[in-house]
Amino acid sequence: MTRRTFHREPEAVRQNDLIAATLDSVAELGLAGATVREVANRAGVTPGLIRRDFDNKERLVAAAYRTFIADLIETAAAGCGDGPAHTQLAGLIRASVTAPVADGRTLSIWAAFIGTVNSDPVMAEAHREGYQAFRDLIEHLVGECLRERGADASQLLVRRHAIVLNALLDGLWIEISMGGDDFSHVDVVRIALDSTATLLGIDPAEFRE
Amino acid sequence: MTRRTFHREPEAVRQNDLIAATLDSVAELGLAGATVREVANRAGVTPGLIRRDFDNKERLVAAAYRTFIADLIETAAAGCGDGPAHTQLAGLIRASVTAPVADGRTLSIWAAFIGTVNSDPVMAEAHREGYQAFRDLIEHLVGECLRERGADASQLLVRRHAIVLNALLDGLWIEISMGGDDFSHVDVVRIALDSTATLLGIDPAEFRE
DNA sequence: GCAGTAATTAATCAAGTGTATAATTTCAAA
DNA sequence: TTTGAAATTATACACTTGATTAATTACTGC
Repeated sequence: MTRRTFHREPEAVRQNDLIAATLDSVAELGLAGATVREVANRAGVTPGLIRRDFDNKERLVAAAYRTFIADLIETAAAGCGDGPAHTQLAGLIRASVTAPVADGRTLSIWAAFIGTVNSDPVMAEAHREGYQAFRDLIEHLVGECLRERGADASQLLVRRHAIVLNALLDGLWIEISMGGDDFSHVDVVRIALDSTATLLGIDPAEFRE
Repeated sequence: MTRRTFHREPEAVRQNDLIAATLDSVAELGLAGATVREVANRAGVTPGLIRRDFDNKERLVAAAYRTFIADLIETAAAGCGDGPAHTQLAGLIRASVTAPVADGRTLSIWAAFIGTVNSDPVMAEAHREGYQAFRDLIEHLVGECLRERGADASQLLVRRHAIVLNALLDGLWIEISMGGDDFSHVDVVRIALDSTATLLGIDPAEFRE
């Protein structure tokens, strides 16, 4: 029985590795399969280190969720670009309903974590932070978009639109990522953009960029 | 150490009790908290019986998910009533965004189960069955609704509308049930109905019943 | 009433979990 | 080069889990 080769990594690198390994485990085996041993194996490390970098397994999981949700939103937001508001909004929508945001693996991880939010306050807080950011972004873009064309952009109306649009995007994202339905012959981006335009009272034609 | 009182129930009753106890456990403690002992305690029974009525714990959980999702859809569908199609659709929407369908406990259970779908084929199948039913119902109502007013109701268009409406309802349901946002001063039913009418190109006024 | 069968409990088991600690290795300073 | 401290591994521990089995109880047909 030969002893494991001894390898030392910078702290940040290994923490990233552990988080990545956690997300991989969750994606493939579910949250129950993300045991300290499984995660440690995938990270090429022994279980003891998990407790050195993160105090608990609970903290590791929470950290993994935070980086996951942050990356997800960042990826979606990166689709905005920096043109006029309606172009940014269209970009955000496109990014939200296509890979890598809309994707089976992403949904699996999201779902596994979401299932813990109700019974775990730490996860609930991590969740709240992430979603707040996304909803604020949508609300901002919707407001700009309406103002752009001189439409009514009262706070109440903008908020209502943001609620609906946020729901639509969430729902489409889930449907597409789940992959149960057959979207192969449907242009989901087109559907998402047209629906949004309809909801906001914008001409769909000029919303497709 | 006195022995537990010996109580015998009809098979169906106890299976229902076990399923109810499972759902309660999942709602309060998450899926990880729904151990055979916890479930058995809540059902007023010893763990051995779980394996008598359901072979595995896995089967118990799957059965619980099936009845949960079936009840959920049935409750939503019960909101339809039996008037004209647009009234039925409005009823379905109202039921979908209000209690007991839209509710924190319901969401918790749903989320916990959804998290397993990717890594557990049995749960995936149970899930597929349930969602198919809901999507078919929506697609049917949307089709009838469009035909009712002589609008274009080609299969492709109906399907597209159903996809979007299904997504919108899912998303609203999640947002409302999650309860993170403050919907207290917003009429979610009104928002849901108006958005649907807008998406389907129907006059919102006559869609509110 | 009574035996026999089925149902329910209680106790036990092996496996796996998160955590803690001791043993070993690397690195850095002197 | 040596020594001490930090990092990593390996082992062990206490506990929980789902499952199994033997003991006990209730029911049923005669």
